[in-house]
Order: sequence, then structure tokens, then C-alpha cells
Amino acid sequence: MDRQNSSSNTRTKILEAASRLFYEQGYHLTGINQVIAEADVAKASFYYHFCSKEDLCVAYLEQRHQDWFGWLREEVERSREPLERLLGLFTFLERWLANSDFRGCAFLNIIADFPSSYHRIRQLVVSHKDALQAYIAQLVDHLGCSDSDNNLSHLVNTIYLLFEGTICQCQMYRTTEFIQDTRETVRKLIS
Amino acid sequence: MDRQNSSSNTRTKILEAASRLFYEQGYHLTGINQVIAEADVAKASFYYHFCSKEDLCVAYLEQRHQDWFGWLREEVERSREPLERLLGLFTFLERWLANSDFRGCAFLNIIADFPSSYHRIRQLVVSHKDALQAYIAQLVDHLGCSDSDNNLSHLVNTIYLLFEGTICQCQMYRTTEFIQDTRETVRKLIS
DNA sequence: AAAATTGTAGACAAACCTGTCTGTACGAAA
DNA sequence: TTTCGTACAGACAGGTTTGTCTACAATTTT
Repeated sequence: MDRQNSSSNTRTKILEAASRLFYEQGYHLTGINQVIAEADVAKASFYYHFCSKEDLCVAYLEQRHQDWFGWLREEVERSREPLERLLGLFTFLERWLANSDFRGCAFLNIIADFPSSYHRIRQLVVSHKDALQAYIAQLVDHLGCSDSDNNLSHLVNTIYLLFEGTICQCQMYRTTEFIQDTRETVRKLIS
Repeated sequence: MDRQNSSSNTRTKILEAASRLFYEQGYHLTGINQVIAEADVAKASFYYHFCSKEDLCVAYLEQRHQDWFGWLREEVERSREPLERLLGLFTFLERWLANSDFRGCAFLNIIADFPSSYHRIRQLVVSHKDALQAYIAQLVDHLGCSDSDNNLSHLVNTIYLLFEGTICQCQMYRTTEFIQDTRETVRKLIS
């Protein structure tokens, strides 16, 4: 119909294929040729929309950031009760892990794939995690706890670490059973 | 002098170069050619000692497991006081991070580099983390706490998650300041 | 001294990588 | 009708990858 639409269809097809492959196989094991084959797109079309593989990686991370936060918010904000919302972080993990393609945090995985010197990629990952910590801080704020200030930021950091640790643990052991325990720990930390 | 020695010298040089490169650059960004160049060894010598790159990776992980646990034990067992020992886990992290080449957990990084289907590598990582959890459990045991049984395994898991989460956090933010906070959290969890 | 073991040097093969290029097609807009 | 934007197919270049191969050297064992 309109070229606007058809143009972004091709770009979208590429980005979707790349997202799946980068996440499931890692960046370096995924070649451009595989991406365009799975996206069913010509190589020239790929280089029309993206100027390099690294550029594609940046686009992948930016979109992944949007998508993932959308999923997280959807699960957390299912309830209106502040404590339930906070614990919803871990309910989200349970659901996420249930996905057959779960392979841990896309951002931590990408960081592992590159040496420390890829600042452009690193920066995206740091931004993502900053946003996650800010979101947790917001959830903790809404609890309306009357702890001393310092303790609150303590609490945020502890919950963040538990969250991150759980993702890593799930990536290796592929089981959700201990998440219930973690939820208990968080409940205890608050009271 | 003896062939035992000279044979293992070549192998050791290769393994040392590979360890450094795999850890700092990741597996796929490190080529065999770079490994043998930095080890100052001929390619045929490499394939005399290792039958493939993946084989080298396995050797790398096995040695890394030994080395890393050695470092951890050395720091933790510096004190004879059970609580100090447990908290020593996080003192170890502070020292480890101070190394200029710190780039997070070698085992988690390797897992990120491979798709889930590399079972041989995955198994090594799982074994490593099993050993870490067992070690933490042992440290918690020696505290002689009289919590109910269930709570103790809870506690072990929580400390493990905090440990893992802290490693990831350090890999991104490259600062040790919040480790002190984590130590406080652990202290609070125990009492 | 002869033979076997252990290791070295580096050319080579075959496959793969990213990225470029040429040339074509087709709809929409000017 | 011409021009522009988007997309196609696929050959190609230049470089890298892992892994093999042959020939040679040093040392140890027989």
C-alpha cells in the first residue's frame, strides 16, 4: 500500500530475526547471512536499513529494552497493591523463565560477548540496568515504608541484586522452584 | 630436562594465554591464531596438545575452576571466625574487582557465548556453581545458627543470589562501594 | 648407534565472515 | 514521463576462521 509501511516491514522482519538469533545464539555465533536468510530478505536490503552488524546490535538492544520493560510493567502493574507489585517482579521472572527460549538477560549476555572496550554497547546495557534499578526504587517508594533513608536505598539495592542473581540462576538451572523462596526473603526484608 | 616438564610447559603456555584471552575478550572473539601467537607456540604444537578449540575451552574452564576457588578459599579462610568467614565472600569480591582485568564471572560469560545446546560446556558451569553453593552452605553451617532447617537453606540461597548479583553489578558498574551495603544486608539476614 | 617420542615451523585447504557492488524491478510522486 | 525510494538477486572481494599436512629438530629410550 504505502511505502512507509512496506519499508518498515522489511526493517521489522530483519530486526525480529536478529532479535531471536542474537538472544538464542549470541552475537558472534550469528552471522549476517543467517539473519537475512531467516528474515527472508536480500543482503542489499539489510545494508540499506542498517549500516553494519554492530549497528543492528544497537537497534536490537534498544528494541529489547522497550519490549522487556513492557513485559515487566504489564506483570507488575497487574495489581494495585504496592507490596504485591514489588513481589510481582519475581512473578514476572517465573513467567519469563517459562518461555522455552529463555536464556537469561539479553543485556548481560551481550556484555559477555564483547570485551570491555565496546563502550557504545556497554552504555546501552548500563542504561538498561539503571532503568531497572530506578523502577525497583519506585516500587519500594510506593510501599510507604518509614525506614530511615539509608535503609531504603539499601533495600532497593538488595532487591535488585536478588533479581539479577535469580536471572543468572534460572539461566543455568532452568527451574523456578527457588523463586518462591526469594519472594519470601523479600517479604522478610521489608517487615 | 625431563620430557614431562617440557611437554607441560608448552601446554601451560597455551592454557595461560587462552585463559587470559577467553576471559578478557570472550570465546568467539578469540581465535586460535591469536592464542598461539600470544603463547609463542606453533599451531601444530597447539593441535598436538588439544584436539580442538572447544577442547581448549573445557581445559580453560576446568583450570579456572581450580584457580578461582583457590583465591576464594584463601580470602575466606584468612579468618577463623565463622561469621567473618561468611562475610569474607564479599571481601573477596572487593579484592577480585580491584584487579584491572576483572570482567565478571568467567563461567557466566562463557554460557552467554554459547547457545543452550552446548551441553558439555553448560555442565561445567553448573558444576562450578554447584560447588559454590555447597561452599556457601558449609560456611553457613559453621555459623551454628539454630534456625529451622528450611530457613537455613533459604539463607544459603539468598546469600548465593546476592553474591551472583553483585558479580554482575560489578561487571557493569565497576565500583565496589555497594559491597559494603551487601555485607550489612547479610549481617542483618543472619541475626 | 638406531629408533621412538615429543615438539616445531609454517604452508595450505576449505569454509566462513562482513561488507560492496552491479544491475534489475516496481510503485508512487513530481 | 521521469525521478525517487525501496527492495530484490547474487556475484565478488578481502580477510578470517579452524584444522591438516609435511618436513624437520631435539631428546630419550632401546
